[in-house]
Amino acid sequence: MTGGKLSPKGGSGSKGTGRAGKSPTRSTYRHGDLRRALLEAGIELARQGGPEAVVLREATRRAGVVPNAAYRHFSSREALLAAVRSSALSFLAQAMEAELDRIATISRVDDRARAMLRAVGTGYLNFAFAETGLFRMAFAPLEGVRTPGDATEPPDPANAGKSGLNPFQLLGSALDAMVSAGALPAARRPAAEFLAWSGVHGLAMLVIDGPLRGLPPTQVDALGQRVIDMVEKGL
Amino acid sequence: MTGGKLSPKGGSGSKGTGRAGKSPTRSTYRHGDLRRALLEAGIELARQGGPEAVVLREATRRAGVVPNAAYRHFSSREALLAAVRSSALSFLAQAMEAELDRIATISRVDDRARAMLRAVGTGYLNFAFAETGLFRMAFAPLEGVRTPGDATEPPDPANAGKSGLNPFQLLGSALDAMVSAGALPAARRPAAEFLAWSGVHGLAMLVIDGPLRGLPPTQVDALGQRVIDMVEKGL
DNA sequence: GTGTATTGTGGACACCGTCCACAACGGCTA
DNA sequence: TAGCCGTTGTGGACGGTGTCCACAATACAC
Repeated sequence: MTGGKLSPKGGSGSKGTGRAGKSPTRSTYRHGDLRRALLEAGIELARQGGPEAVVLREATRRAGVVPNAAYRHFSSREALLAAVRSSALSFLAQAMEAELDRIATISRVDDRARAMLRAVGTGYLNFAFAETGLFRMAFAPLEGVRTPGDATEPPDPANAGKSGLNPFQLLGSALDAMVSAGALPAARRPAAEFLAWSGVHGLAMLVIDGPLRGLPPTQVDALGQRVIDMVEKGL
Repeated sequence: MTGGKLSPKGGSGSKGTGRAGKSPTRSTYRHGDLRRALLEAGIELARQGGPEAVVLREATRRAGVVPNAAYRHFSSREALLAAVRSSALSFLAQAMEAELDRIATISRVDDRARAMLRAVGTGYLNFAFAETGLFRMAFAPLEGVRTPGDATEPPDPANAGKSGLNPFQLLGSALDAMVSAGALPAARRPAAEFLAWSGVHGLAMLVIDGPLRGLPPTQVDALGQRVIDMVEKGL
């Protein structure tokens, strides 16, 4: 009965994990890379539906495997959630990096520093509005686990974008640039990290599931720029 | 139907809710005010544990009633959640009003207007940090229901504080005062509503279950004032 | 006092996360 | 080549959840 259903998803996705080589006609008792498959299913679930949609049994279903199999790779649902969150944070970092790339050509240092701050904020908001589920996942309360930016823990590379920096660190580097450029007094630097994040994060939350939900995208974007103005001016 | 406002602190007397007349030794088939009891249980659950802790069966258990009984008063768990959220928003409004009361004596109009803005923000943050669970509940994503401040719906009095204003309206009145006092250009007034809220709300979220979780209260308070500074300056 | 709408009960269903014992497999060692 | 053994997936079960249905007890209106 093991031969039952093949996974409807073509879902193997890249891999290149050297494995393969087994005759696929035989039983799929050994999945190959179940952990990866579960993670990807989890990400997909989170994308549409946020954290509460990441249901362990559904993930295993999509991986074509019995529910308990998940426990060979994740000690609990929480653990799967934590892994999905790491991916979500990494995606967020990438969205911020993408925006940073667009301003890479600016040469004047202070212009550039300010542009970096704006880019970081814009990328953050873009991601929040385009990938609502993943964004919610990135900041879901997780019981035992913390979010990066927490000074008490070393940054986890799994949360980083291509530059190797996580979202919090990307913001930090923009602020550093502003200090270097003389656009931000060094004394204000430490708190600035949290102030800037607060403004942008708050807008994201209010739009996603707060009172501003359903605001037309053009208005949301405009509001986003206004918030960034406020941060820039108020730091 | 619902009598006076519920108090943020826990339980009123269980039975004997006005009804009486029946010998209490007899069966408690008729509960008296089950809806109220369920709501209060829900509030208590939300207080410690936030929205996800508001479990329908547990609420009925606390009310001393079988699970299905809840469905005579709430069409679903979501509906109970929505009611609890209304209470949470009302408590939030009261916390903001409490802070407003403290500055009621200021007479110079522009001083007063600015103080109102700060009071509103401070009350908001105080509540968020003192009543984490209820605050999370107030802004939980609820599927079919919206949060007040949404312009598409008339304000629900159930969300209001003693002044009859909900949190969003309290902020609005502070901003109106600032415009009247000449402390805020009228042109900036409309967006100001959302900018101010974003800053404060973002900090609350980051501290509650984001990267700033676990920050010592004194630092949190300091950060709160800094955020309010930023808002005041950046509006 | 009798009828009727309201409100709580009892039992069931599907779904969830999780635990346990067991079976299939792959790779190591002899 | 044969056998072992640790890893990984299976099967079945348990307690928990939200929700549906039919039914019983009650309060109230006539």
